[in-house]
Amino acid sequence: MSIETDIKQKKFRSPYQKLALNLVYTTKWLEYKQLESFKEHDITPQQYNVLRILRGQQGNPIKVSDITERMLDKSSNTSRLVDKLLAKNLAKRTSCESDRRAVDVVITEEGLELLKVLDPFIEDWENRFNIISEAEAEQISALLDKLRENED
Amino acid sequence: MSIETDIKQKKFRSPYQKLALNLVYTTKWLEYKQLESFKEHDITPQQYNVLRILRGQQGNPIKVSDITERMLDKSSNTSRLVDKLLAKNLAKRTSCESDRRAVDVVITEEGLELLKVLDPFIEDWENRFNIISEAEAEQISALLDKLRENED
DNA sequence: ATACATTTAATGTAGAAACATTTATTGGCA
DNA sequence: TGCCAATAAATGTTTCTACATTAAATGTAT
Repeated sequence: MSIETDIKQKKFRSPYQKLALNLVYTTKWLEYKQLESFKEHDITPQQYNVLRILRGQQGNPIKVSDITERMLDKSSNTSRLVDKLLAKNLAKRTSCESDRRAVDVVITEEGLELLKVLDPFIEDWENRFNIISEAEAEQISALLDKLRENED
Repeated sequence: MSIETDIKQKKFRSPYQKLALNLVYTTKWLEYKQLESFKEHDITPQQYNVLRILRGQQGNPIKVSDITERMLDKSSNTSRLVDKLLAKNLAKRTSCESDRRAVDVVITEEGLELLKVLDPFIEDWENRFNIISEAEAEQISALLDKLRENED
């Protein structure tokens, strides 16, 4: 369905306004859809994001501040997110030898297993994007990168 | 900056995964940037969204449920959002004659004035999108619409 | 070495979001 | 008409977010 129909707005100030609204609307739509899979496993999108980053480390520990750097939402409180993962035995926390201010985090076996269960759902969602071509996907990505260049 | 650099991930499973992450990341970036303008005027993005919808009515009252239908985030609690606008004298609420369950909402002069102050900031943001062409913006919008077609 | 700014993580707090439930009204229909 | 499901909005509650503050460790300059 077109954004015009979805938010019942017939006209936009410019193609740029329309794109801005469409970006926000489509992302909320995507997050809402993915949320359904996450809820079943008692995990939030942000906790999932941290778990994915931990798995990407392939066994190597990673500091809390480095997790934040890699997150999609950099304003999130990584400390508390790690707390939640800890409480569910999805991650473990050890003090960092080289810098005693820092805290090293590693994913547990249980965390890896949860990701293995979630993987097919997420991949399924991503694959539905193939309603557009790979080239088109790459092109949108490139344009999004370009939009963000315009820093202030 | 490329999404690869921003979230420090070198490889993606597919262009579709990359696009999914880029959509979420770029929208968070955009929301965060706009938040700065909103905060100065003690308003949240969702309250702004409601105000814009109210202004779009051009003086005609609109029911709470119809506001929800037009919002970018349809899962939001419109009742409480309207409460906040009321408390700040940005909107008024009158009971609907034809259906006493419903509540009619109208923007106030003060609300219109606040939007007038915010307009240039928002337009400025949207105009920065002209780093890409109008045609490209339309094209991305069309592709985003296409992505959402894939309902479940 | 000491003082002071910086970095890292954790915590306190107010406000907002998410989700279910409640209350009032309406519409349909037996 | 009377009953019941459906709808509209408000409210209760728990959790999360945003933001500031704190506390400990480190780096740096004098």
